[in-house]
Amino acid sequence: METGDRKPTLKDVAALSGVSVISASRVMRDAPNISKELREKVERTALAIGYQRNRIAGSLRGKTTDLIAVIVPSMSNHVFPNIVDGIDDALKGSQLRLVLGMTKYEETGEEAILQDMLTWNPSGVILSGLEHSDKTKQMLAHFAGPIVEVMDSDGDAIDMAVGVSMEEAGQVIARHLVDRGYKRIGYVGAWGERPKRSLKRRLSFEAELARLGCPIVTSFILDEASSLESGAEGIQQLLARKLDLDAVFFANDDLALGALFFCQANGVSVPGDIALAGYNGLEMCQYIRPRLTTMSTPRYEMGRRAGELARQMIESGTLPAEKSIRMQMQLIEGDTT
Amino acid sequence: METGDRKPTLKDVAALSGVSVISASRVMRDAPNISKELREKVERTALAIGYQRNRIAGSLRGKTTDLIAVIVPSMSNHVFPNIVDGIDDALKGSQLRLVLGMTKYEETGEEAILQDMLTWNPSGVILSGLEHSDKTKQMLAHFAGPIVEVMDSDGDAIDMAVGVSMEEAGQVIARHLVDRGYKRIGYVGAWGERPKRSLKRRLSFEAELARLGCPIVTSFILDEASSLESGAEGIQQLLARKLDLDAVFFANDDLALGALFFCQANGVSVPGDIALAGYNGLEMCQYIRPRLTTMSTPRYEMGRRAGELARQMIESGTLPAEKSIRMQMQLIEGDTT
DNA sequence: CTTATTATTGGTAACGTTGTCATTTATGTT
DNA sequence: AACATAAATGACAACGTTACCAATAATAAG
Repeated sequence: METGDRKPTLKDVAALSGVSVISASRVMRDAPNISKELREKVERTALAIGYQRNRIAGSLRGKTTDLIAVIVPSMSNHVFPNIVDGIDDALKGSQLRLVLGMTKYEETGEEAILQDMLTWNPSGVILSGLEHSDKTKQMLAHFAGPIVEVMDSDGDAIDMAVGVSMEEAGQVIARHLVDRGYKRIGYVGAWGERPKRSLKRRLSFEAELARLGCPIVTSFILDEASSLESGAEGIQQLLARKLDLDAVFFANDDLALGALFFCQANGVSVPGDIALAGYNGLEMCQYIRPRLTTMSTPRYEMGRRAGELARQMIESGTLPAEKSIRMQMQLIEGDTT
Repeated sequence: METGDRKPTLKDVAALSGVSVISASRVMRDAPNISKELREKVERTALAIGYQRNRIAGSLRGKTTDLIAVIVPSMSNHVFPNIVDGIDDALKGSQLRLVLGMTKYEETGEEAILQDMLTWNPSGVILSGLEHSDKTKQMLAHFAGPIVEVMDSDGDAIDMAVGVSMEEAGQVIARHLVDRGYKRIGYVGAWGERPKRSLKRRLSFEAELARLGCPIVTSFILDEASSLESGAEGIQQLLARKLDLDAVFFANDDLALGALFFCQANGVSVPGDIALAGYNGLEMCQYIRPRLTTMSTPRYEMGRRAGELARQMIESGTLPAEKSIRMQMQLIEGDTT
């Protein structure tokens, strides 16, 4: 029974090192006030018997899990991989680990996943957007750790938000199109406009157009995922309606690029017959010809900043000075408008 | 002190419901043999006092965490978001949750992250590729749960692998280029060829070219990340060497597309002056003109399959019949070759 | 109506770690 | 040298759940 099959525990390490369990524990987690000899002795045996910390046990006693729950809609949207990348980089070097959940754009997805996530007693929560169901808000209200909302900066954050202004985005694009002389303007969205951010952006876009005397001609919201294919479908349907549009703003670059390719393949001149604008500023947009006009959003940086905020709050316990961090966007004037 | 600030526990639920703790536990995890009345009683009080399961505690006692450790290089590579998406979908409806770690293409990244991940005592591990450091292999050898290696199917899996054949990929592209009459062929890779998969693919490509009597003219491995920009840089450098190349195979579509855009912008005719081929089959490739020739890989499906395998093994405890699942790839003949 | 079986409930003891407090040993101070 | 302070170590109890086994109630079988 000396060396049973079971995983070695601190008890084993301690016994073999001839020290107390708690001292072994201190060595393993780099706690202060440990003599060099004891440390070395313990580290040696730990290595020898292949001891591995059990953070489950530690988390139960210590109340802190070092898990960061990250809830995003999906990875197939080009935006969120960048966010997650940023968060992960921000967490690098800390003990914090990222637990990922995806809502797949389902209505109650966020709620369900958050509920499950909270059973892991995470140290922090990062979710996307400022709009959440009542039940979600209620769960978050009872949550002790930091909550960071990423993507959107218009509105009240629960703890902290880091994002860009949906309102600004809509306005900037609206002004740009009107400045360029377009008058009959349309809009195409996707995902049934499920993450409310895109809705906010569209409403701001429409409001600004109205203010500028060019009220929106039509807004077409696809129910499907946003993709090149659905972008093509969107523009096709809009053109088929013969509304005499001269410009269209898309909820994201995937849709806009899909529309652009559709136009190219079908002899529709861009921006001669119709101007196209996207949103996000994917790397691709600056490389294709014609270059797509779009709003560039700092996705990686938002993720990174969100991760840093969460980390900082967990490590120092202090709330940052500002509740909401508004990051800069940039209009990229391409050749399609 | 009746209702202290502390989170309600099973004990609270049990006491308020007038049942034993263990019965309350059974209700919360849908264990069998619970009477309707008791169940309802417990569920009612749980809801009333806002009880939330604590899986940390449960995992400590129960030995099973329901966490799946997923280790990938990065999210900014277009491949892995799809993999992760697939894994997540496969896990849907189960208790399993995805814990994500990224190696950022660092040499010892996988090792370090796996080590950390194992402290969470995950129920399963999914990593990418079949090549791992000795230390990684050693840690995995001691790991009790299922290990799924995703991406590559050439070689020996630890438990199970689901992927495509790097060898086949290299060969198919080589044959395609030679069939089309190209003779002076080059290759461009990135990331210092760090994930060994791309190396395997290149070697197979080169071997097949040699076999067909058209030995590779040059292979150029960038050290930087693969992106449109580095693809442009790659082709530029290759062209500058005046090797009279007539075709180039790129390690992935990002590089190839970057090269294509560079050529378009600089008056290099594709495929007239030089043919270009990529790898992955991103949606984009079929939409741009000229369409990029590439190998389409079933990324989402690989992820999904990997997730299913892990899930199945965790739920049923049985190893699948086949150790290695080889998925189909497809050569997409575009206009660039 | 007794006995065998099954469904339902409960008691106790872990799971492996760390917070808290106590004790011992080393170091510094007057 | 006596005292104060800091560094190093240890004992014990908890963290909240569930596995395991025992007990009881309900049901079926003979």
